[in-house]
Amino acid sequence: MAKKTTIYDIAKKLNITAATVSRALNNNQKISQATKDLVLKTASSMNYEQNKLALALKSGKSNTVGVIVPNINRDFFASVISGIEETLYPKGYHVIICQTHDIKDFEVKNIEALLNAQVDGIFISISKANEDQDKAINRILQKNVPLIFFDRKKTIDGVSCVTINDFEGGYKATQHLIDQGCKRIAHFCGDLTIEIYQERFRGYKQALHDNRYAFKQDYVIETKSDVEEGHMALKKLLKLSLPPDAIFSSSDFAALGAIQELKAQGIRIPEEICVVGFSNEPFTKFMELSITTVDQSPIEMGKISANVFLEQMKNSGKSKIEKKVVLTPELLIRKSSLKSTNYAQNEDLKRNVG
Amino acid sequence: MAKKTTIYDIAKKLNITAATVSRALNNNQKISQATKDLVLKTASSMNYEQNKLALALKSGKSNTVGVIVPNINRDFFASVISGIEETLYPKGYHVIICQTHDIKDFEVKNIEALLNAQVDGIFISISKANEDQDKAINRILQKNVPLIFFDRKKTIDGVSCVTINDFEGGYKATQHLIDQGCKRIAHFCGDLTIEIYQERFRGYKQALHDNRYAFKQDYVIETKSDVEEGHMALKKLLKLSLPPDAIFSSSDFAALGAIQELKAQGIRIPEEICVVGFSNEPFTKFMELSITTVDQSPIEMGKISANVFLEQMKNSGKSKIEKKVVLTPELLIRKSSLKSTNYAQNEDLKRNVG
DNA sequence: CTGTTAGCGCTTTCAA
DNA sequence: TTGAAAGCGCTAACAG
Repeated sequence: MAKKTTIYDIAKKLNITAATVSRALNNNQKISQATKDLVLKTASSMNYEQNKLALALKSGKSNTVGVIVPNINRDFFASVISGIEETLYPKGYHVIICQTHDIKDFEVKNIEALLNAQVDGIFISISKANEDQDKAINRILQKNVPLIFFDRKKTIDGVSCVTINDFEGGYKATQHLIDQGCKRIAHFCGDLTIEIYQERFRGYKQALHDNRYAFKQDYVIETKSDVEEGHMALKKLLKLSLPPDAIFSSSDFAALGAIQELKAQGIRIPEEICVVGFSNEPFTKFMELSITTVDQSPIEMGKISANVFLEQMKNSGKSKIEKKVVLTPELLIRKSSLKSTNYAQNEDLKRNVG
Repeated sequence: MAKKTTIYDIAKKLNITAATVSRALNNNQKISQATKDLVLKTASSMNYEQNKLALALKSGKSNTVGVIVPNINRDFFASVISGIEETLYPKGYHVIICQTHDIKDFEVKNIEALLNAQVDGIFISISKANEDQDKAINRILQKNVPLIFFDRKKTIDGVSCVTINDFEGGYKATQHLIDQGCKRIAHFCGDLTIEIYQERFRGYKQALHDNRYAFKQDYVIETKSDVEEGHMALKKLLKLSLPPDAIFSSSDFAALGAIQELKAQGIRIPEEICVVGFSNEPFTKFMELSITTVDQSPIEMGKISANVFLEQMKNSGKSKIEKKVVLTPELLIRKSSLKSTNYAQNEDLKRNVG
């Protein structure tokens, strides 16, 4: 490493003290314009750059936040992160991104690592609940590090979270299928120990109930968010004596797998079976047979999360702020579930049908 | 913030000195097992956690690396990052991810920010070349911070880079189209001030030349990596007196746009026109009409980049290491360019045809 | 085996 | 308006 120039170096050169240099650099009120100019000039001529680590150690603030997500290669998470970055960069924050790959140990390790790195805040979309997770989360709270849940939250008093109304998302999706005349609606649920999947499932059941449709456990299949699982789930459904005529999947990827399998079996979509996904992954729009899905406004979710964090920082020391923001999901009706040919009835479809 | 416990706190409690505590915590040879045990126990009972910032300031190493990419919501970049993380996490490094969104100022700002954060290394896939970029890169080199280019490199003596052979990728794609019997092959090139696009273009031209095909400038259209641009580019091609019967696109997204436009116009793929993309974005495989593309082994690229960095660290101080690793691209033949019905001829296709 | 001391680079009272 | 000195939390050379 080439020796970095410090404020001492430039102080020595000017025969002044480091404190003065520091003040000049920070544009302190009580420094003469002359010395300010001088300091600034020599600083730049010596290629001086502030060492943020020293600043961080001194001030106790690292100007860094951590974001923990299952994966960054889901468009949803990548977009939330973009939203957070867009909001926090202008405020001088860094963003460290950690992936858990939905592995328990990784999640805990990531939390530890962020705490040790003295981050000023942690944004997290948690994995499946477990004891170690609870402990790690408690460490965050004990240290009074601002914590914000987004999407996959944990309900804790005094902790803010930004989510969408997953119940409503599930309800809207199911109601839409009912409106299309579907009679036997199946559901691919995710891991039901995770709240968002519980809620989507609850929305599904409520919509059935409100329309006096019978709920059939046979029509509910647990799938991971993954194409292959969609294939398998569909195969199971086709084995039933009375297979469904619609699927509401809590995952776009599983919905895609089901669609691929249906095509392979020569079953027509949406005529014979309608499919609705969840998350508005880009490919749902790209497909020739575009997939109806539920948009979760990820960029906005990121921005709001970041703003909640900023408020919390402003307010630090005073009474705790607890903000629970719930966004409204938007159903994007596309070809995979639209039996009528009235294309004009949905804005999103209009834009995407070439 | 709740007061964090420091080594002084635990030293006081045990009536020993902070240095001893530090040594005990670091499992130093010359500390009695008794005190080690005692320190470890009280440390954990007091919820002690090492302050990495102090360590970093002291040692001059932050155990953090920065990765700068245009966007994380491209599967390619997300995967490279995963590869880097997989390799570096076990070695105790953090990874800070920065997006430039291909905006010049963001790139420079990100570099500055990483340098100020005292990162131990920088991985970068650069945007379009410009003067400020050069300056920023020079700052990295002056400070002797290990620098590794991946994918979109800049050729600098003594600086390592990990790339794929884009020339070969372009060549293989084009040769494949020729093998399919295509006679008039168009090319969507990216920004030709960026080396990877130059190389793919060069591969395209060389393949044409080697097969004694004429090169026609009319068949070359510059597009951004974006669906909409694919639509526009295709429209331009269709206006030609003799439209092409194949397209090799340097971007999967532009290829997708072209395909959508072709469908809208009722032109059959691959019968009337074959399409090949580049990057192996997941959707290319998902589509009903799967898209032939060139895989860039992003995960491996990430792992190799990380290992080059680690070697560089081990070697720091001694002579500089310059490693130029070039990976071989793999052509994945799929439906969008396969006129014959011999599905067995390509492994990837076999796996993906339901 | 353990204590003392100094210093990483910066900010910030307290004096002058 | 500037200087002196202390301290953020940790490690490492030097003593003992």
